[in-house]
Amino acid sequence: MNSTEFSIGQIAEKAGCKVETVHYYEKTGLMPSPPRTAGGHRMYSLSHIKRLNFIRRSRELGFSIEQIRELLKFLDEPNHYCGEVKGMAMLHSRTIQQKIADLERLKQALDQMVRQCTGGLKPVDACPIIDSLYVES
Amino acid sequence: MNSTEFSIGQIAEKAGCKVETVHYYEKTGLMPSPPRTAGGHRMYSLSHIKRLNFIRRSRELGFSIEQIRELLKFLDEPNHYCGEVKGMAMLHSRTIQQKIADLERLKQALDQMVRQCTGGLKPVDACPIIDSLYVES
DNA sequence: ATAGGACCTATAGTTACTACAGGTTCAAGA
DNA sequence: TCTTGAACCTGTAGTAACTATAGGTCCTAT
Repeated sequence: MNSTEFSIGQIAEKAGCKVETVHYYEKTGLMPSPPRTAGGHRMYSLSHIKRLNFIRRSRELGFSIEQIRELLKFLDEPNHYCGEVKGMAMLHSRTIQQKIADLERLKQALDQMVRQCTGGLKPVDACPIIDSLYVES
Repeated sequence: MNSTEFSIGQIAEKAGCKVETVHYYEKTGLMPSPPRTAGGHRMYSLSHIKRLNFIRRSRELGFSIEQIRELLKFLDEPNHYCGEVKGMAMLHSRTIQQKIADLERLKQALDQMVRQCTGGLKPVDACPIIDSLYVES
């Protein structure tokens, strides 16, 4: 009847991940345990593919597994509102912004050290980069 | 003779890390096995503190343990040149720049989704954020 | 019937620590 | 000198999100 059945390898390929990743999502409860063939192979339907895509896209946006577990509740449970979703997305956006700021600060420190260093065949004990790393206190 | 000896707790505090972290650096070979007291407690000197600070500062700049292992060679082995150090630093800087760019791309995608969503008490099946995550293919 | 690719489970490895558990040593006060 | 409690010791397990391997079974095409 249901002609739209897929193996784990097929859905993994469609979602652009590995078979082991799908196993992992099942073990951690993001993906359900699907029905099996007589021999024990997993059988997936289109709704599974949609769910796996949801997870992968969310991961690509940098959401953690736990955050995705929350996001999936919006799909699985009734009585959730758009505002909740938007709140999570905005919070995540701020977290990313913070990471960007941290990395930029760090890069500036590094680049300043690089600018002070002429490179070349000077021995390292005269290297301003090593110098600024290798001091007491 | 050597009046400048420190316990592991003291050097950890000076470097702003935990005792367990120093254990870890010793186990992975970044820090040497120091001499011990009769009872087996580790005894450190000023040069150990300098080395630990070097490691911590490098970590704060985002260098990995393996990269720091390379950087430490510049201190431990003769015949290294400033240019090598500068090369590593520049390479690392480019890696950080790439991460920043990735995060910025990601944040823009997220922010665009957020802008399309009015939030509030709309049910999630009408939420543009969920919509753009929960689709086939 | 058979071959080989895809699948199965379970476990260990990755990074850079952190957090125990269960025991020993050290230093300061009584 | 004795005691007490903080700091130390070793070894192991846990964290995040997979990835990789081992050793076996199933499916499908020839």
